[in-house]
Parts: sequence; C-alpha cells; structure tokens
Amino acid sequence: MMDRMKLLDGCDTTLALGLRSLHGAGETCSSRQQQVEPSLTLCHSDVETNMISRPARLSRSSPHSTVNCSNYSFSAAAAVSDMIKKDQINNKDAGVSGEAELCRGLSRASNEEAIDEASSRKKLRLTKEQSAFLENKFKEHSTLNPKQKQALAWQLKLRPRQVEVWFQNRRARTKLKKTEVECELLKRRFAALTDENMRLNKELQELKDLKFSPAPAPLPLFIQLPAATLVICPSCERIAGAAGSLESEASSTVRRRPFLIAANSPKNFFSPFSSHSAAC
DNA sequence: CACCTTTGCTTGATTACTTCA
DNA sequence: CATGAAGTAATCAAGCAAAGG
Repeated sequence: MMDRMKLLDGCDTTLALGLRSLHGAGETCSSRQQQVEPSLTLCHSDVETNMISRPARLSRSSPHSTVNCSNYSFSAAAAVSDMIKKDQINNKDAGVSGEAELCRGLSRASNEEAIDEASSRKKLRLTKEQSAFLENKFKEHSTLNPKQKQALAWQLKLRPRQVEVWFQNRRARTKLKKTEVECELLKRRFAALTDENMRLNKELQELKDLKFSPAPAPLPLFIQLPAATLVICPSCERIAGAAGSLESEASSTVRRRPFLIAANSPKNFFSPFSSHSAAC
C-alpha cells in the first residue's frame, strides 16, 4: 500500500490529468503504440507549452490516429492507469487539484476500456536541459528533502516523484560506477601483488639454490641487496619479518627498498653459514 | 542507398525490502 | 513494538543508436 501511495507523490495538476507532456529530444510517437494499441496518445513538443487547453490535451484517438507529437508521447492506457491508482489512494505530496478531480471523472468514464491496456508502461525521457539541471543539483547534494524536491519538480515541470526517482536512480548508478572502479583497482592491485609474490618466490628460490652452492664468492666491502633477501634464515628456512608477508603496501614499499650492509660488520651482515639470522 | 531486424545500452519506473526516527 | 517516511537493490521495459543483412 505504501508503495502504491508513493505513486501519488507530488501529483501536480497536469500529472493528475494523466496528460502530462513527456520529454524526449527528437522523440516521436512510438510506432508500436500507433499501430498496435488502440490508445489515446497525447503529445506536445515543448515543456514550456505544457499548459495547453484541456480539450486539446484529451482526445480519444482511433487506433492509428494520434495527436500530433513531434517530441512527446503518452500512452492513455498508462495515463488512465495512473489516474485510477490515484483515484484509489490519497495524494500525499501535493494537493489534488480541481483539474485532477475533473480528470478522475474522465478516467472513470474510460476505466473499463482503458484498464486492460493500462499494463504497458510508457516512459518519458528528460530533455538535455532537465538532465543537466538535475545533474548539477545532484553534484550539490545527492539527496533531496521534500522542499527541494518540490522546488526542483516545479522548476523542471516534472512530478516530484519523477525527481525523486531520478535521484534514486542517480544514486544507485553512481554507487554502481564507484563499485566498478573500486573493483578494477582491486584487480590491478591483486595483479601487482601476484607479480610481487612471484618475484619474491623466485628470489627465495635463488637464495635456496645459493645455499647449496659450493664456495661463496668473495663479497665486496659493501654490497647492495634488496631488503627481501636479507631476512631469510638459511637454517630454518623461514622468511622472517616483513619479507614473507604481504600485509600492507607500506611494508611492501619498505621491503623493496634496498639498503647497504657492511660486509665486514658481523652485527648486520647476514652470513649464509651462520646458524640463525638475527630475525629468527 | 534505403529499409528492416537484431542487439546492446541507457534510463525512467516499479517493487520489495531495510533502516531509522 | 508499531508505523510511516525515505532509502537501497534488483528488476522491468521503453527508447535509442549502431551493426548487419
């Protein structure tokens, strides 16, 4: 019921009539609608001329006749369906106008024949201007309070419900986009870490091989080694400290930074032939 | 080249459900 | 705890453009 009630949200005069002009740049009346559905089709070309006379906006068409519609189309079936719904529930967002009342009378008259056709949804397309305006407002704040919603709807000559839906969809799609971007970043990060892991494993293997090689080559006074190679214990074969873990990018960065050790400094120099490294 | 049809994408709208005051 | 408003997630479906025959 609540959901149904939402349908009434912000029903303005034109909406209540179910004859609201619908947007769509360069949009023409759907050929499907014209050819298949014996429906009342109402269109007009400019939202600024929204308030055209009532008789012009409400006319029953033959299955193939439509009111001239260069830019907008509106299925009477859907419109009447809306009207019926509105008739059944209270309007919460905006007061029901006299025009709406009149519309209801009209809708009742055509209820039975229209209700079967009312299942199909017609949808408007916002004009570029409307979309741009909404985009700008969305940049300012991604949610709307009722007052802002009403004001926006009024400015754009849309129903508050339409503005609300637009913001809902915009939020959802922004979030989706953001999630996709994050997912992509995580994939890249995963790939980088996989590479790093492979590199370290290779390095580890090389050290293991070195361990079993014959006489070690004489070391220079100072050698430069990647930090990762310095913390493996040849005795227990454990990778001690940060070298064996991938817990953070920060530690990874630190690990990658090579540093100098003095070959003649027994305190700092890791000898492959000592029993345990200091890290153990 | 014009015309259909198909396909995929965008986007307005709906529904069910959740959260919160 | 019940309620209603407002939000999200998932989905539907119209409209459109591009591709291809």
